Amino acid sequence: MGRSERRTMRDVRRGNRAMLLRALYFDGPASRNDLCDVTGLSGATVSTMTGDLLGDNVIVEAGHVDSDGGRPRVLLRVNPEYGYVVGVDVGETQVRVELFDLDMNERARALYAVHSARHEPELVARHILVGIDAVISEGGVSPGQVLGVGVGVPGIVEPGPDALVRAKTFGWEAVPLGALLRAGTSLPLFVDNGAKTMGQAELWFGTGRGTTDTVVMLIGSRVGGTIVTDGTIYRGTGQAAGEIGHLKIVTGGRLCKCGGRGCLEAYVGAEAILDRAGIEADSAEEETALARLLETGSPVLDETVDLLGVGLSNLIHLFNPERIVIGGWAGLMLGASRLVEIRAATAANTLPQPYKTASIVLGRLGPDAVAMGAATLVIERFLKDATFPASISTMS
Amino acid sequence: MGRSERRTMRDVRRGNRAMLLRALYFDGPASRNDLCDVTGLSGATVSTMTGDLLGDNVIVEAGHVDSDGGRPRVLLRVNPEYGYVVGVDVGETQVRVELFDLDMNERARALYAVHSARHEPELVARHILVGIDAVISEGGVSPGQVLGVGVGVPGIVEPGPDALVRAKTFGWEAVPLGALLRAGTSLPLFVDNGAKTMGQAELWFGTGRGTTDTVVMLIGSRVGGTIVTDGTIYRGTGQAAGEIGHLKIVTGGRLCKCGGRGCLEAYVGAEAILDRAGIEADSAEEETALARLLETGSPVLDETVDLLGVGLSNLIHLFNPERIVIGGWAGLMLGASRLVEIRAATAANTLPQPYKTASIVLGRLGPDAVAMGAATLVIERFLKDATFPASISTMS
DNA sequence: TGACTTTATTCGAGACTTAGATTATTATCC
DNA sequence: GGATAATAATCTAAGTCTCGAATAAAGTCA
Repeated sequence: MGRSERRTMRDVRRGNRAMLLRALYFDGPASRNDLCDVTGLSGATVSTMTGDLLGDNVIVEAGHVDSDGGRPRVLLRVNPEYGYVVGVDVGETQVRVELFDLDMNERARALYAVHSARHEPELVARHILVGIDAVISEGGVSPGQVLGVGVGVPGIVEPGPDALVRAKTFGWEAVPLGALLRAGTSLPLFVDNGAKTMGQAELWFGTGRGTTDTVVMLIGSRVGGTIVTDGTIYRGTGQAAGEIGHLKIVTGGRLCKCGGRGCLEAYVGAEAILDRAGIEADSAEEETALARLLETGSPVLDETVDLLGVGLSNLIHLFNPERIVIGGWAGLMLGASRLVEIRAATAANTLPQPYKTASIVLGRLGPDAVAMGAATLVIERFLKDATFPASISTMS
Repeated sequence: MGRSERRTMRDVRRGNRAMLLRALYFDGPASRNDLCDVTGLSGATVSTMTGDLLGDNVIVEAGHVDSDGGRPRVLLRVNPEYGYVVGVDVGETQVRVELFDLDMNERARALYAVHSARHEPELVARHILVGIDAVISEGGVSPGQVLGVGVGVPGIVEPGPDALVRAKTFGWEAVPLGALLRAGTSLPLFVDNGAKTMGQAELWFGTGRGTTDTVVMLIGSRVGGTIVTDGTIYRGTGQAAGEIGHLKIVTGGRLCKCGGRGCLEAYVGAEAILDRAGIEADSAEEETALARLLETGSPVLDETVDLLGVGLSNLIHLFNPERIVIGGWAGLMLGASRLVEIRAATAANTLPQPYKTASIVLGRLGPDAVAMGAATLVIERFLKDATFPASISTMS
């Protein structure tokens, strides 16, 4: 029932502290005075609060800014080395584990190839666990400094401590990935759909930055997405919201891997595009094959653009977002040459008022965005709690 | 950036007061002890808070509950006569103005017929203004007791004090209905899309009750909807979210009144159903015509059910709601005889996991739900502010 | 009537923010 | 080059709020 959670003044402090830390994290270095303006807090409060945070080493000074006639402002920023986060991307062909500092600078990386036919849960879990240890030692940080691990996987992740994963691509019916990993590490753990983690990466560090109502569409071999309402990812009742790939756009259309017909994914995913163009390509060759197709041109591409426009139109009518970000390697390729046409196709299917408030742009991040976004799940929690109690370990 | 608004302890009090009042409003009469459990506040706080509210006459005692061996609990409830709200439904054929107490008991009603071809904004505004005065005097309440006026209109309502309305049905391009009304009344005013107000009515008092992530689909002559996320209506950047009627489900399909093709509304709205069945009926006859069609049966109806299933599938994939409410007179008629088929058609197009968490049910409220829901906009603000400062008058 | 139970209120303590005064640090002006 | 003005950060006193514990109130049951 949308219960608001303010209760005691301790919560007020926690909340204000989180607000301040968040402002400092996203709006770069800022002086205490700037923070007063941004947060609406009084100077006194900002002063004591920043004093605390400085004492805890969560934030550090970052130089001064010269002022004409007066004491110069001391700039503050989040200490990027206060802690580290691990992001994991469980992909079709490999498991990628990366270590980031709080500024999202990569500190170490570990890759493990996976044969596309063999995604045994235990094997994947072992790769992840080994990878975590590997990047921590390679990055030269002590395990105690690691704030947590975020994992992006395909499919739907059920809420709960077990983090049951249903991923048809891997043949995973109800794999308790969370439980498997928790058996091997005591770090706080966050498991979420990879398209959502990537969406969060675009929202925080890509072209979605600064928006609060946004749709991120991820077009790779297949199609996924993230819906951002009010600045945070909307997950729905069972974490299954945002399944953009299975939006029905053609009644009784092509068969999709999900078993349904006419899904968006069955038309605009790279796999589907190539298939419709009559090109055979295994997953390793898809990228070059699609590039070639884009060069030579094909009526299939025109149809793809039209259908993508229909899909985007649906998203606009339902969400009325301020921005739509098209990402994923295939999305970026397609957008690079056809963005104008995509916009036109969308406009043709959309009411003028909501259309004009939605800017359709391409994503900025590369394929490592999934791991990066997974790591931001940990940071999101860190910013919410302002100081991280290492015991918490739920998802979302 | 999703700024949380806790600042000082005065806000804490306001927030807690609102939480308590909300609990009391929705979970009926409750004792102070119950309120401790529900809100998580301490007995002391509940006691002082309820003392205040009793003093302000916002809440009243509602009898005792006998206890075996102990002081009996005094039940508290919102005072339904603390204030009154006006709800307005601007429909195709009439303007309906109703006065409610806080319990949503109707106290007075005024209807004004409008010729479907003539929806001059000034005329509509005059009807509304006259209606407001009429129901206030008929209801025997003093204008000072009226907390505000909510208005439900077709089309998209732009945010802002003017409440620009774009309603193609009425030929309204950018009618500043808010400004027109404010010129004639000083009551706090809330203007919103009629489908959204109806959705809120179903959410608060209908079959959506108790849910937080819900989609309400309104099928009348045409099709609209409401998307509820986290217990409140999701409106998007420009208040245009939830345009379910213009979801594209058939590529290059039937022409819709919006100018697009293949919209849901062009298939499952009553107007569209009758048209597809080759039945001519003006708006007054639609209801009986559809009833007759449902009795005799028709392949058009089967197709309608299938397409509705596709539309609902899209909604489930995007929102993963816990409940879908089908309302509107045509929706209720269709659902009364075909709910099982609708569910089956939806299941056939939807991933099993999100499908099984979404219960598809029929709405409970009749056609006066639009006005009722409009009135709840005022109550929503009242519950948020806990005590109503009569000056506030923005929408949403 | 008196012991026992449960509900509601009161009171002191603790926590937190704020406005305003104070201290710190620099640039400008004569 | 030193006094002065200006801006930044900190300190202090005051006010508000919730909480826990103690106290009062209102019953039941034997």
